[in-house]
Amino acid sequence: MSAQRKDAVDAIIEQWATVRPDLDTRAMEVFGRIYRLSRAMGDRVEKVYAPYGISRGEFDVLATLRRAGEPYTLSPRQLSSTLMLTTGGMTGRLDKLERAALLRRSPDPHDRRGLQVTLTEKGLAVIDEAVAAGLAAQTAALSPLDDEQADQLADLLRTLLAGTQDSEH
Amino acid sequence: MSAQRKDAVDAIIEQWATVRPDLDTRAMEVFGRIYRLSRAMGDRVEKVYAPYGISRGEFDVLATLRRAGEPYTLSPRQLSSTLMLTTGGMTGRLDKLERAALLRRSPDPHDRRGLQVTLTEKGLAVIDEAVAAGLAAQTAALSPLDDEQADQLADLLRTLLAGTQDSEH
DNA sequence: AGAAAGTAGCTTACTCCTGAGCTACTTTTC
DNA sequence: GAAAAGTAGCTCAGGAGTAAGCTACTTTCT
Repeated sequence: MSAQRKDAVDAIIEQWATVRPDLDTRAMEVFGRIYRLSRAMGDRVEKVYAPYGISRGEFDVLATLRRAGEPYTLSPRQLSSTLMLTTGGMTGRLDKLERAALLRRSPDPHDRRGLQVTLTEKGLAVIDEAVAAGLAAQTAALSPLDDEQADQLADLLRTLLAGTQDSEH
Repeated sequence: MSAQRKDAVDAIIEQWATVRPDLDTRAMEVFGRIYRLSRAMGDRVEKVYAPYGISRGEFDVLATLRRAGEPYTLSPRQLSSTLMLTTGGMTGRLDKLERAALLRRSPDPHDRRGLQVTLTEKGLAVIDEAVAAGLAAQTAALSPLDDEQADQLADLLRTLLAGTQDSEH
């Protein structure tokens, strides 16, 4: 584990070693920390987005539309599959964001079943500020690592992530 | 990014580079992947625990009791703070697990406000099997990395996690 | 062209969590 | 040793997600 300070995951692994020394807990060294980091950073960015009146999930919707580029339009279907959300969940998010006037729903001219979801001026302004604030928070959280370490970490995570996507379904 | 296959996070970062080239998205290379890995592995272990009749949250309760060692007893308060859960949420989990006879609540002899939560025989048997199955799934997911890479990854994550804990509150 | 199959988005019922407030009990303070 | 402050666990209301099922529309097949 190299010469590093012990963290919560080390403590858990030690406890397992005491009560179940037969277990191979090496994978927990990685996934236990990934889980905790995800939760910790989730809480942190949630607080960063709060002043803009949006939750993390709503941020994701606005960000996906923003990334799509002009005219900042996607269908609910595209949004829900990109964000790995059920259509029911997406309906709820869009309802909230539409009520806040951050986006607008309009009929899809080419498919009468479908809708188009478009960022409003206000939505564009909000996401452009919020994304910068969120990135700043993430950049700050990354500061314990130098550039080389951060790159190395990103590469290792990419390898791992690619593996989980492959065997999906 | 080294000679690696592109993943979903690379695609998102490229989109941002097109529409907002001013943004510094390096932190997303790390935290975007941590978020996705956490979700993907959460889904995966959820499926592994399902045959034992427990959810991931319930697994965590049983595992915390198991790790405590004999007599496998903790208070609801200890459990909810270890698992970063509100007391209301813990009440619900304990209700479900008690109904399934995986644990038992009894009065704390030293504090009449308090309770003791104890693993039953059945609970012990279930968690001992489930934890092995869950670890196997995690070990499998880690297989794209060799031992040295896994160690390196764990170290980098530990550094990052330690940083987020410090500035908590 | 008509039937069958597929897709888009919404609704409903349910789950699990949080936050706030409650009662019962314990610890601290003066 | 009585009052104040703190803590333990529970209840309730509200939020946000899923799964399943619905209607409306489109595509595919023959």
